Amino acid sequence: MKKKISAKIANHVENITVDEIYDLLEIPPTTEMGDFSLPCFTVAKKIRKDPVQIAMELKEQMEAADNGAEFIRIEAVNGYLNFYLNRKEYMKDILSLAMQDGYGTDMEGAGKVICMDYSSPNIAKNFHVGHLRTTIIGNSLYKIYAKLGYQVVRINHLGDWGTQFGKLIVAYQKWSSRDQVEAKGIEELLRIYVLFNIEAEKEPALNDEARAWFAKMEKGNREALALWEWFKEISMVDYARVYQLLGVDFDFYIGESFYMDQVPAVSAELEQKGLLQESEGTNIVPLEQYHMPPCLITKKDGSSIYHSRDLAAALYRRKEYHFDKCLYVTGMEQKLHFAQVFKVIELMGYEWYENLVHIPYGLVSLEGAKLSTRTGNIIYAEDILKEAIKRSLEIIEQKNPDLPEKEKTAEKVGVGAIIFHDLYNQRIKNVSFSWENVLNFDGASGPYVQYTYARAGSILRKAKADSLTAIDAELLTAQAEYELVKVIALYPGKVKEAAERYEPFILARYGVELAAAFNKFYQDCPILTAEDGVKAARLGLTGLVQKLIRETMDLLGIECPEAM
RNA sequence: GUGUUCGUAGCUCAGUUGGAUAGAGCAACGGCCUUCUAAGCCGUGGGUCGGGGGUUCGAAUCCCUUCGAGCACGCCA
Repeated sequence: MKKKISAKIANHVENITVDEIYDLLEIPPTTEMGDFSLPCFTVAKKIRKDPVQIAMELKEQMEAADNGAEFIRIEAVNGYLNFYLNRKEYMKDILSLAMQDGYGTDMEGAGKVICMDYSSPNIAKNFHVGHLRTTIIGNSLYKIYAKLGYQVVRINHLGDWGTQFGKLIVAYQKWSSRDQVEAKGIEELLRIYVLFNIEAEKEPALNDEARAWFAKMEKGNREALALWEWFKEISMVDYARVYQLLGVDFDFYIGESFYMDQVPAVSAELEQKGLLQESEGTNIVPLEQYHMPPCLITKKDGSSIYHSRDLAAALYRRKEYHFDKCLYVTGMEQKLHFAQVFKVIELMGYEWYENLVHIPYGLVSLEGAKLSTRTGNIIYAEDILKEAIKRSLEIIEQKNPDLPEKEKTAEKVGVGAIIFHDLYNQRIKNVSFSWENVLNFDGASGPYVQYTYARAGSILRKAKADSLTAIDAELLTAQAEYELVKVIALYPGKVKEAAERYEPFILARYGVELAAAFNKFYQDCPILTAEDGVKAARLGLTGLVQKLIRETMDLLGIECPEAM
């Protein structure tokens, strides 16, 4: 629609392209000001004329050319050229487009591969609110890119390697036992890990001991590796429960340990390319001319480190999956780390360094303080999800006690509320966790959108008209119907914007916008009691909106219950 | 200290990339259930867009400066 108008305007103005007009064209703040508007100030500068006069002239010319077909009215106000669409034509266009199967995607990603590295929890630590963000954001981005036709490789880059396992082994030997770990699982691992850190502050030699054990792991010590394998299995059981609840899945669980023995090859390549330098017994790639601290490749005792394993991982993924893009969904605090890794890839001469993208998100804090397992200032993902499910069950008992499949519905609503809450704002915002906000199911929330979906479904069931039917746009004359169609028209652009900005919140807000427009329609326009033709058209519209809400929520990783 | 991100209503946040009277939700207050699910709809109040300069027809948005907060800065990840 916008393109059509841009083309028409461009016909009447010299020295300006359709694309330029397209970029200028905007939707006015209120409907009274028209459906589309062209601010003429930029054009004025270009052709050196008074904007007010340009608007007036364009109005004359375009009205004569269009003759009421596309626009019902064109107004020139203070240098703005406001277009009032012929609503019937507009609605017919949008609705027939929206009824088509591929609505919302132009398949820009067909034949392209995106690798995504997200969730990636650290073994032997409980899955907490912080991990929830990368998991939920990553999952939504995966859905969005898949919708656009990309082949997405979902990689859970488990934090299953590093000195922390040396610490865990030392702690296990000193303060725990096989029986205790078997009985309590990950909680016991967490307990001794915390204990280690407390003790190590008093006795720094413990850290050396831990590093030594990790070095042994890298050299293949069987005792150490057996413990490591066991700790990993225990953790995975814990994570699987959370992933199950969230409905999140991965193509590969390939953790850091996988890249350990590829680090020597990376090191050799860096050496051969003249990038490696020795410094205080370690190997580094200096980056000071790029205003960054050096990138550490191997430690004093020769073992690998985060940076070098990430370098190996990037090279491996490029070779294995031939990605067009590789996305890393991690906290903002790792910004420098990825800047260093990407820079080293560039210095190695790989042009695809440009396709490595760090997608940062803000920190979660609790009661104004940083999350910390050590001080107990932490909330576990599973507890939040369980609490939200419990709350939705309470609400169902209170509002709709006869609902079949209450537990199942409560799970969808509770989990949906958590996911939605996490995706409703820009990633970069720090979040201060609050039970009150998370468990508020009124207003702009997951349950709000789900509820709208359920009501739409209820109407369709009552009318026995659950499949999508053609809509006679001629019969949709109410203001609320027009406003609703306008929101429907925005869908493809929103999907695209969310992908371009790596921002699921665009779609979360769109979900609310669509639901709100439908609720207004629902309030203003009776459906089941309308006369036959109008009823059919409204049912068609209801079915279409219901489908779009489901799709939007699906792109966020949220299920919609049929009734609630 | 250096770098980086952020600062918009009491709270949580949008703001179409420089455009018209800065918008939502929560909280507060007031209306709407004998009619399609009230987890809904409608309305009221609430703002020096952190402060100060600048750029121009026009700034929450761009530049400079200043204040405040978060985060990162070699052998953790």
